[in-house]
Amino acid sequence: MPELPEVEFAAARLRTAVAGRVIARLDALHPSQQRHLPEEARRAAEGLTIDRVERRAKIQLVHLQGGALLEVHFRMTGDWEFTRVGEAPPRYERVRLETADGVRVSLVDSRAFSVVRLHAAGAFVLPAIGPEPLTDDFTADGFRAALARRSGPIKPALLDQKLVAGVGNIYASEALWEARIHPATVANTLSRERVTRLRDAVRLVLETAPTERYYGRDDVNENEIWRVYGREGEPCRRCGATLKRLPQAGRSTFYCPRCQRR
DNA sequence: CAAATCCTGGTG
DNA sequence: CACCAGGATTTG
Repeated sequence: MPELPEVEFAAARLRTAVAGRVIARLDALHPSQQRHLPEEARRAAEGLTIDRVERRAKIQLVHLQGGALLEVHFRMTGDWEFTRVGEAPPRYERVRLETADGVRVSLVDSRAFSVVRLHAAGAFVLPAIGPEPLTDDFTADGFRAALARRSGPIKPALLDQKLVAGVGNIYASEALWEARIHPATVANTLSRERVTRLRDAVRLVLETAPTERYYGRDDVNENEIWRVYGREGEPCRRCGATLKRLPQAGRSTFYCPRCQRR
């Protein structure tokens, strides 16, 4: 469920639940997870204290005593669920971490795409990712320089973590609507002004993300949350035109054909 | 660049 | 049954 705001929220919940506690058991309950996190890695984590939890892009980094590191990526459908040891485990539990004092953290993920890996001290190298969008590192000039090397449509480009970290399929559509830019616009043809507008829009949608309203809940109406995402056939909140869906690079993009211009 | 791939659902 | 799903890597 995770783009940058949701992963930030997840990391905060994890931090609250386990920072300072000792790992008693680490289990992988799905073959896919067992491949990423083999038996010897799971054993190596046991007995170590959890020092701190941080987020970089959509990656959660769990720093362990002595410098080892658990790298967690939720991909499409991952999330944390917290219970006590001995309680009924949650549905779709793929990785389970239990602390010595009885906290159980489950990585729940129906599609099992999530990745958890253990890295020895100093072994983890952060993949090449672009600037964090909510910091001063995300400048209009830098963004423009990166887009200048792109000859494809802007929307798939926004999903490339090397351009800017943390934007996913929902917020890409939302930001383009906010900036009034058509998702098929060729990235390197965007004017300086529009690149700046898009940068500001990315920041706006991530800053004002309704994370806690919908995250992990099924009683919210998606249609009330998003400006365009998932709203094909419904009226644009800005101009009233009928919103459209456009498949790009295998993903759905939603946009307003009237107020988002090329 | 886009498509296929990793998986397991939910929905029409 | 077909199609869709908030990600990212690999392949053509």
